[in-house]
Amino acid sequence: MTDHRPALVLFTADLRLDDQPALLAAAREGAPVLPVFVLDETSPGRWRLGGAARWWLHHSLAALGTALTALGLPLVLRRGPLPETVLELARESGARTLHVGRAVEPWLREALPRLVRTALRHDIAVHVHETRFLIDHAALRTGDGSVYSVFTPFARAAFAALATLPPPRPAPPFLRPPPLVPASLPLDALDLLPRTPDWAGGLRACWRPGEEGAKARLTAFLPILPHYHRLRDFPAEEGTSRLSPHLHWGEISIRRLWHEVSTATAAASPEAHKFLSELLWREFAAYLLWHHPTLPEEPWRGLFARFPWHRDPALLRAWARGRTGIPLIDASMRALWQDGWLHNRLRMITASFLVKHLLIPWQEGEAWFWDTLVDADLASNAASWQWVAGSGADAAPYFRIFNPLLQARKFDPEGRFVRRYLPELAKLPLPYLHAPWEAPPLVLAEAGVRLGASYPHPVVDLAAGRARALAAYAALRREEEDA
DNA sequence: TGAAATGTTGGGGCG
DNA sequence: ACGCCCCAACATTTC
Repeated sequence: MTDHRPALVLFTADLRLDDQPALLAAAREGAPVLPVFVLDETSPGRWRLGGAARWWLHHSLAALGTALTALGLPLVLRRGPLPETVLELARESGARTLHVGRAVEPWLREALPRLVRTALRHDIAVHVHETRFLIDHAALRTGDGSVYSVFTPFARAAFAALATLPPPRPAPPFLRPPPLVPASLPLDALDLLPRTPDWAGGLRACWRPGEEGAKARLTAFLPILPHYHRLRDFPAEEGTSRLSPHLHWGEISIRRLWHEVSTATAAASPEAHKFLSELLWREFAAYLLWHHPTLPEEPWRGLFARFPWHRDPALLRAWARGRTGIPLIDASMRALWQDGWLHNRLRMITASFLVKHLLIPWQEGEAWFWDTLVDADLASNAASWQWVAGSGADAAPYFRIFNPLLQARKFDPEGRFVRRYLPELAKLPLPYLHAPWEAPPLVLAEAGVRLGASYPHPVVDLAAGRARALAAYAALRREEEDA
C-alpha cells in the first residue's frame, strides 16, 4: 500500500533530467515519482525574479514539462510561499518522501529547514541533494579551518578536490507516475511572461531555454574550447560558452559540464584549465554567499559602507539605457537590454564605469543586472559587483579603473561589437567610432551623427571621472586611518 | 581580469 | 667619428 505513496521531487534551479541527484534518488526508491515546481513570489523579498529571468523560467518550465511528459510523468506547478505550498502538495499526493536540491539563496536556506521540520511531523522524510554546484561549500576550508577569501588558493583547493569528482549520471530510464496527481496550475497562470509590451523578442532570437537548448549550446562550444583562451576577451567573437543562463537554471549539470570539458581536451591543457577556473569563479561566488548571506546587500569589506557614493537617478538611467555618450558602454547596455546577456568583460567595464566614473553605489547596478540578465544569479551577481567595486573578497584594488575607451580599442579593435548595437554610430570611421567626441565636425556630419541630438555627449569626462574616483578612494583610506 | 606617470634604453638624425 | 638630442619602445612605479 505504501508502495503507492509517491516520492516528491521539488525542482528549483536544477531544471533538468540529466544528472539530477534529487530525481535519481526519488527513482531509486522504486515508488511513483511526482515532480513539482513552486513559484514563490514573496519569500525572496527584493530578490524576486527579474524580468528576463521570469521569461527564461517560463520557457524552461515548459521544456521540463515536455521532457517529463515523454517519460510519462506530470509536472505540477503551484505558486505560493514555498514551505507551505510544498507541504500542501505533499499531503494532497500522500507523498512519503521529498527530494530537493540544496538551498543556496538565503531565503531558501531559511525556508527549507522549516519545510523539513513540518514535513517530519507529517511523516514525510526530506532528503537534500547537491544539484547545482561542484563543491561542498560548508566543508571547504583553508588549512587553519577558516573560510577562503582569496580566489587563487580557493581554486587550487577546489581543483584538488575535483580530481576525484564522481562521473555524472544519466536520467533514470524509467519512472512510475503517481496514481493520483494533485491539480497543477497551467504554466501561463504563473504569469512569468512580459505582456504589455512584449519586450522579449530579443531574448527569443538569442536563446533556447531548457535542457535541449543547453545541450546544443555545449555541443556548439566544445569545438571553440581550444581557442577559448585566445578569443574569450573579444565580445564580437564567438569565444565564450554562453552557457551561463543554462547553468544558472541547472539545465545542464555543472558536473556534466566539468566532465565534458576535462575529457574533451587534455584535462590539464591550458585551454581547459582557463575555462574550468571560470566555472570555479561561479563556485567561489556561491561559496562566498554561503558564508556571507548579506553579500547581495552589504559590502563584504565593512569599510566600504562609508564610501562617498553619489546617488544620481538620472545618471543611473542614462547608464542603464545606454545613453552615456561613451560608445562601448552604451553598446554594452543596449546588448544587455536586447539579449538579456552580456559578455563578461563588458560586465566588468560597464560595472566599473558605473561604480567608479559615476560613483553610483554598486547595489544599483546589481539591481539593474538582476532585472535584465537571463542568467541573473544572486551569488555571482553580488560577488562580481563587489569585486568590481573593490569592496568584495579578493576584489580588484579600488584604483584599478577600466578606461572604456582603451578597453574598446583593445577588445573591439574593428568596432564590430559597437556598430552592431549602436546603429546610429555605425557609419563613423574606426578611429572615431569609440570616441565620437574626438571626431571633427565634418566626419560627424558625413556619418550622420549629431552629438547632443542623435547621440549624447559623454555624461562624464573620462579623465576627470577617474580622478574623482581616486579622490573618493583616498578619502575612504583617510577615514580608515583615522578610525 | 588597469591605466597613467615616470624611468630607462637605444636607434637614428644631425651638426 | 663623435656627442647631443629626440623619441619610440619598453620597464617600473604609483594610483
